[in-house]
Amino acid sequence: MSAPRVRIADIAKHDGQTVSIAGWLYNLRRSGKICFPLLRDGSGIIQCVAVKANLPEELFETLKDLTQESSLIVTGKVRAEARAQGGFELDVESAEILQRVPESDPYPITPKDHGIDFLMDHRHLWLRSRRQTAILRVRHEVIKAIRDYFDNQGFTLVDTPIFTPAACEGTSTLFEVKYFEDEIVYLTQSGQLYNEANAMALGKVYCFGPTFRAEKSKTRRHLTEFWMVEPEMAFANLEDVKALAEGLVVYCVGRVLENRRAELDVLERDVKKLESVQAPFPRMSYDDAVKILAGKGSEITWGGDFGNTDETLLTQEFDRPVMVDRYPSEIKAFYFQPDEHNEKLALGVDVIAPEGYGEIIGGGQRIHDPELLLRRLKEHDLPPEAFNWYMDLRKYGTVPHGGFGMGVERFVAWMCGTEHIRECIAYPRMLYRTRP
RNA sequence: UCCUCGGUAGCUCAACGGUAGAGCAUUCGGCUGUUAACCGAAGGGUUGUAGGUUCGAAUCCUACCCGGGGAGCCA
Repeated sequence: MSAPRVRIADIAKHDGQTVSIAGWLYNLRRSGKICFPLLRDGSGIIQCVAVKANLPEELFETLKDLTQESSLIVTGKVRAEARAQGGFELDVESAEILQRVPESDPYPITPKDHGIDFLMDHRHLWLRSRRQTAILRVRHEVIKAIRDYFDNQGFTLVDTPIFTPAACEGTSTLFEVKYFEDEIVYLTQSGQLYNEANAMALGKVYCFGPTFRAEKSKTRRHLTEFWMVEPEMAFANLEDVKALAEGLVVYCVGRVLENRRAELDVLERDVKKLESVQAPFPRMSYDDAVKILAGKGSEITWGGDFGNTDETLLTQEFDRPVMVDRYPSEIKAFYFQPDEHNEKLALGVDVIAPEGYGEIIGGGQRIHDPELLLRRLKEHDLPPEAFNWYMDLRKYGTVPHGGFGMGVERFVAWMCGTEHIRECIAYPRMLYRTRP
């Protein structure tokens, strides 16, 4: 007769019952004739209690000398215990060891301090730690929340290609890929142009996938491969885009607070900083932002883009994200619709997260007039023939439209309060790091 | 790419130009309520690489390699 297999996350439902838990030895403390194996199963961690007097000699000896990350199935009785983290313990009755990690080659990540280089080299094992599993669960919640938000509002998921024939914006550096014998293609840096075509077919669409930037950035906010969600709406203006972005951020923060309290607790995240993220977000124009920054001692002048210190300065007096719109057209991509009152301004908006997490959303209203779009392509030295299909969208029933992109890892980093974005994706790809 | 800091035991770090050390991990021993358990003992080193200065270099100098932080650019 075997006891029912349960997950540690559900252990409270089995108080007083005899159950089996399959997992790995997280840590072990012992004191002569009693030992406390900490078992983790991917859903949580529970302290087991093995008392020598109550067990066969061989089983106790096996357990007390078990090595870190050995795999095993433990059967025992669940007991509420105030002294234990999590509130429950398992009194061991029997155990089956699947693999005992040998002392000659012990698990490298001991429960002590480690440097980031060592941890990144062992990322495939580092993922087993309490903090990393918490981050990955928050990431899962954020992704699910993003999809629910759009799905519930009638958006259709239409994914865009990862191999692309040319730059979408012409500015950022692209990764080249040899495509069979004699063709060069590039890894996508945005699905936006395809999104625009899809929006003209389905009205409201979004794409969600990996994005690649070959910029040699070495900062806590950059990856060369990151995930981005990009919604696009037909018959929409800048204000519609801003409302959609604000709603998305509020919804996703709410879902994390609702469903991932335990993980935020592990991460020691100050949840008050997230609870204050409610609509409406403060809104300001680029003009106003430059004036505010000048008053705070920034060296920015009109026409320049914000650096990270500028973004932090802008948000520091608010308890929620800040929306900045109407940037100079010169520092924005070719497809931005100009402001009808000042054609030097682009109808773009950035959402800047508080606490120094920087720009999490960038987007705006696109040009719908074919002649203006053609002129902008030429001004940006882009070959019009490469954009023939894109121009078709303006020839056959053009309408005002817009959308934005949100970086998933930056959002997750903000939710988790992590120092660096690299912990917010399972296997980060960065400048000088592509392994494991 | 530029600026800046660093590379010493499996890991985290010490060591004035003068005998390379500690904690953790590993091994052995002790402990019936431990919370990164604790106590005692043992093993473990071509000080990133290559040159140079010096009676003597982990330490000073040069070049290179690797990594951290930041800038620019971006999500």
